Amino acid sequence: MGLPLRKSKVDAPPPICPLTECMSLLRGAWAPNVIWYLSAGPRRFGELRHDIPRISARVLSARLRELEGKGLIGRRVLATSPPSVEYTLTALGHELIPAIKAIVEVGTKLKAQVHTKRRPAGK
Amino acid sequence: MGLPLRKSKVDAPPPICPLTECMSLLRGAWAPNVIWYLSAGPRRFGELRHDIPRISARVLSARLRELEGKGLIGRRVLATSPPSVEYTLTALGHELIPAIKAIVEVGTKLKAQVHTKRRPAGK
DNA sequence: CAGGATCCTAATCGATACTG
DNA sequence: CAGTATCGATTAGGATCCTG
Repeated sequence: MGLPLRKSKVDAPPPICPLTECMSLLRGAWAPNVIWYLSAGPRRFGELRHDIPRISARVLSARLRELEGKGLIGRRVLATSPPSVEYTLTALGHELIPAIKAIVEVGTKLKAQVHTKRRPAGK
Repeated sequence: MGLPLRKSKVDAPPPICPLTECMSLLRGAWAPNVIWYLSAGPRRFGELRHDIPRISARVLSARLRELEGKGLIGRRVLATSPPSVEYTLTALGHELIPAIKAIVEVGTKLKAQVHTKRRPAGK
């Protein structure tokens, strides 16, 4: 019958459901990019599209609406000749920047290691 | 003809491609959970399955292999009667914990706000 | 117990075309 | 310019069955 299951020693704070739920803040491949490019100040739809070349208007629009709904970014319509819309990062949205930076840092180290060591393994 | 596109003011460090690439470290909804539950020490396949009830064996197996390939976790086969396998977080894997914590923190604040303020907006 | 094989659903994304 | 609508391709994920 094998080994008995040991109780998890991870302290309760994020008991799994919250974790998954919170991670969905950055759902999709592009949400982190949107947040990143808004970190330096307001940015218009077309500008973001230009910042993130691979993103389609459809997905960018979806992410922006999603992040706005979650309170991570703000939306402001400008009264210009051709109507333009400006997006800004909220205070809460700014708090995600350190997290993104942390992940990027690990990813960078990881790539450096793969090139240095003899254990590629990575895909 | 509208407004000219302003140059992005975000400092170059993670110029987008690296960002997306690094974010894929936590690809999938379950990778963060796997890393989280390994943060307290070695854990066997079945234990992880028990830790993360909603995950299927197929996906857990896929994530474990993926994370192992990236060098974030280690795999060790134990010579027990019914063969068992133990997974551990590597040093690099441990470095992702702060990032996950940061995201969870924002998510928690977000939920608190939704309950407090009058701006649900969220889905 | 660990995990591969198959089948199938759901979410995400890109390209294109079209609207206010 | 700032989107929305539709379609098809890709992919994560779940369920079930099966093997070492």
